[in-house]
Amino acid sequence: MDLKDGPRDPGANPGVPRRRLPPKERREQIVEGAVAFFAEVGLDGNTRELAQRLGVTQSLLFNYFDTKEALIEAVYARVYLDRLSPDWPDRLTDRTIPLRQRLLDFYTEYSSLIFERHWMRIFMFSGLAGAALNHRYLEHLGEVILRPLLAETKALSSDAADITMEDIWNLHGGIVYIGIRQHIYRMPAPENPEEAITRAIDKYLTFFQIGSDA
Amino acid sequence: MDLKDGPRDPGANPGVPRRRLPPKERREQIVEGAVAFFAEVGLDGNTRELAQRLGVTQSLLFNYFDTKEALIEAVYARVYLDRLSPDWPDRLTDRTIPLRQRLLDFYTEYSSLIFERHWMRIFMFSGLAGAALNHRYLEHLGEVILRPLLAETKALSSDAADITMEDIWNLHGGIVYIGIRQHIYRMPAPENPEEAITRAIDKYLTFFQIGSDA
DNA sequence: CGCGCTATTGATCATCTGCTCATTACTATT
DNA sequence: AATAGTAATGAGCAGATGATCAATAGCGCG
Repeated sequence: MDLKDGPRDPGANPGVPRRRLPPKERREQIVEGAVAFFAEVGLDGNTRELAQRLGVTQSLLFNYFDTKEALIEAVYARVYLDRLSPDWPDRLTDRTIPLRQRLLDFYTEYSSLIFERHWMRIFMFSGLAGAALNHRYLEHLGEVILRPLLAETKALSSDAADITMEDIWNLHGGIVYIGIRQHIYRMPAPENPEEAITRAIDKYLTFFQIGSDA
Repeated sequence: MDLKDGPRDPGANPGVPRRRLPPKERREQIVEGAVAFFAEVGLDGNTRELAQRLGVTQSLLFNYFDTKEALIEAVYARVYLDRLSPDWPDRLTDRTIPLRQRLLDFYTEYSSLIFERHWMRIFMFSGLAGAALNHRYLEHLGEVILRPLLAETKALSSDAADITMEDIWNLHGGIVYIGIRQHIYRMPAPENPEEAITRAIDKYLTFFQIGSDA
């Protein structure tokens, strides 16, 4: 059982010939792989294992990113990017459409974007690590989505004064928790969350006495 | 600026005399410190830094725990323990008390137990790591708290057939999300969550047409 | 007070990990 | 086909990290 076969940093498969990619493409491939890898094992995952999964030497990673931290920043950028479509604020405040429908549209689309293992887990890891991007995302979400939602609800509710941001966060949290159960805790959760989302929204609207045609 | 002062594993403060504790007490102290430490920096936090915070040498940790993993298991045990009081199932199904009151009692008490930074973060870290205890806890919670809650709600609701476990998880998730915002994401959240919890419960009961006296 | 038990230490090991850099070899161009 | 430019490799360094163990010293007991 003599496994001492020379240097212990074998990089890619020794048999496979070296593949040469345009830098942009390679960089892309590394980030993509890093997202999957770090989402699985956490941001403390080591670069050797990542490189091995990519079928590439560990040192190559450092040709594309100065430090591991820079790589993780790229992972953040990739994962957080375009998760909040800029047209939602407008659509959420479009009063020609019933609020119920707007909420359904938003959370159906939003959940399909974020109920995804890589996103959910990177988001949670980065949140625990106190990443600045995480705060910024949540603040942005609060200001650009949830606060307008509060205004829309107030505009339609009979006891508008009572409603607060906490009520909106409760709606939001109840829905997001589906994804947390599924992807963070890896517990069973509805394959298709649309029904649960509809329930959550109707529960919300009912409490504030807003009819489904409002 | 020659900081090379001999060996680089200084352990506790060199000036402070060695303190000798009964093993039980020392073990307790280590676990306590480990909970705080790992909750802050994650389960990949290193043993040297932990030892330093405890004012103790790193090697001492390994007199009390064979491996770092064993220490983390002890942290889990400590943190998960007694978080679900065994009398709640009974209290939640005590129909001499209005359901609303039972829910208020439960979530007020439960939130005061879990909306605590150490618990929240260790729970999330262990969940992401796929710890068995985490699954067991959630399954236990589902069976012993949430499922009975479903039955209680069904017993009082006019359209009982419609209600599912997802509705209960939504109630639960909406509440727990307060703690996640506060302790995982470190975002502002209500100092005292009682009002938000009351809101969430009333929203829930209203939707299923259960009066506050039921 | 002095002694023995053992809690605690300090030094050290083997391995892991981020990172560097000189060398190699793939590919586009002529 | 020869060549130049550079993507990719492989070897290796410095420091970090989990774990070990013989030596040390605090504390209870006689």
